[in-house]
Amino acid sequence: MHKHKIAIIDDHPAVRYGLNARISCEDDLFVCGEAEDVEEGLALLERVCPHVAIVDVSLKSGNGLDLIKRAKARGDFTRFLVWSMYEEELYADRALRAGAMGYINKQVAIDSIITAIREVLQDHVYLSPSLSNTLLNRLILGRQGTQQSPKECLSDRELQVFEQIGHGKTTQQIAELLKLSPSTIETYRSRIKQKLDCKNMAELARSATQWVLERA
Amino acid sequence: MHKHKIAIIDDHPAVRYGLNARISCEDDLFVCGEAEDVEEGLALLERVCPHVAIVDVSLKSGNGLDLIKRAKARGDFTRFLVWSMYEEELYADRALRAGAMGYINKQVAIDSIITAIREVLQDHVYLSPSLSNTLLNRLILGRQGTQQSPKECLSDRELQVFEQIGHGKTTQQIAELLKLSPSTIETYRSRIKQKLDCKNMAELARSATQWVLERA
DNA sequence: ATTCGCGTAGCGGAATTCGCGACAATTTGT
DNA sequence: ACAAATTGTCGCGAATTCCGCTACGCGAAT
Repeated sequence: MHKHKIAIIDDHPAVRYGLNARISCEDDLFVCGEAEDVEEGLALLERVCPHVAIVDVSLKSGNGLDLIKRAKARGDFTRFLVWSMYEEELYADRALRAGAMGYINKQVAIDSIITAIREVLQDHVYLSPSLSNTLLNRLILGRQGTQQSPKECLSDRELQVFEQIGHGKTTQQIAELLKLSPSTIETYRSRIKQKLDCKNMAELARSATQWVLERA
Repeated sequence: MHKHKIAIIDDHPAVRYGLNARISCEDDLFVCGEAEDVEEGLALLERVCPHVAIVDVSLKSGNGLDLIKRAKARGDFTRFLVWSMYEEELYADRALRAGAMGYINKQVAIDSIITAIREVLQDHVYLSPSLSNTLLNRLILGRQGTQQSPKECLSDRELQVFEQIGHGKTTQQIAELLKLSPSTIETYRSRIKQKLDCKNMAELARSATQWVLERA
């Protein structure tokens, strides 16, 4: 009897327990191992070569996306399904770029993960419907969509402003700093918002802060 | 046959599934209901009067500590066990002050929660050994000397608002989420700004975003 | 030569922020 | 036990910012 091997990499024992229990209910799926950390996870993957690995973004020490990149880099053929509590908008595209074949939010019903596993086993990408719409829209609307790191699609001035926003500067402060009219800064802000698909300043500020922090 | 009734209030189906499965292994324990939100949780508690409720700090909309305060305020006799992924130092004492009888971190082995439930059922307070040391030390030392994280000086409400700001939420959105007037949120914001020494919203937003991202 | 992206700037109405005050309920300090 | 500080809640008015629009010149690409 041939069962598909599934690995679980998550830093919360209760989550592993739950996933394991749920997956084990399926006739054709089999949990072949668990890990709670990057190193441990990489060792596990090497040892058991699962068909699918469910990976949490935040691990005990380190990051699930890192794990995926490293596994891919050394030639693992396991399919990765990323799973986290964070808003999809934040991590889904990063996950895909890291080499994952799907992204699920922890707030979804547990049966969804079974569906997702089955999809991924057939080499289909799995995303929530609303999310795949968003991502597809980005692709269609912003030709450079896949490479949507702010650096790529913002003009020089826009990037400067973006960075200052990330440092917590006010429109006025930025205007003084760059010796421009506040109106001009406003224009940049709205263009940036448009390009990065932010609904309001709060979102833009968040995105900018995050970018500044991650780049450090 | 008399089993102790346990309720699970957590916004992640996989966690509920895991806890439920694990708890159901015990002869004397019985999961009498689940909820994923504050209102739903309060309704559940009223309906089934569990002996112990396991409550996550972050629920779908709202906060587990709020739920506990409201349940206590209306006279529920359920014992509460707070359970979250966050640093114990920040939430454990808030949980106890809110009326919980114990605090567990999600990273602990799943069997610990069984132990904790049994302790709480006997009306004992349950905390991790290292944590109870920390708290006792604070009591003895007078606790004002070491201001480790600036966030420890925020009140419960202020912290909730701070967190939402960090998620990029608008004042309005937060008001809706917490079911309060926008004015009230404004007040919290200015108090937080004062406590954390931020000059304007831009700085506050930055600090909040940073905190939310870093504590993952 | 026309369309495009970019840098620059303004306007007016809507929304938010800021700095106040207020008050009741707790908590803390002494 | 009583005073003082903190916390949770809300509102007001003035200042500021946001948002969607328009505008114009410039270079580059089509």
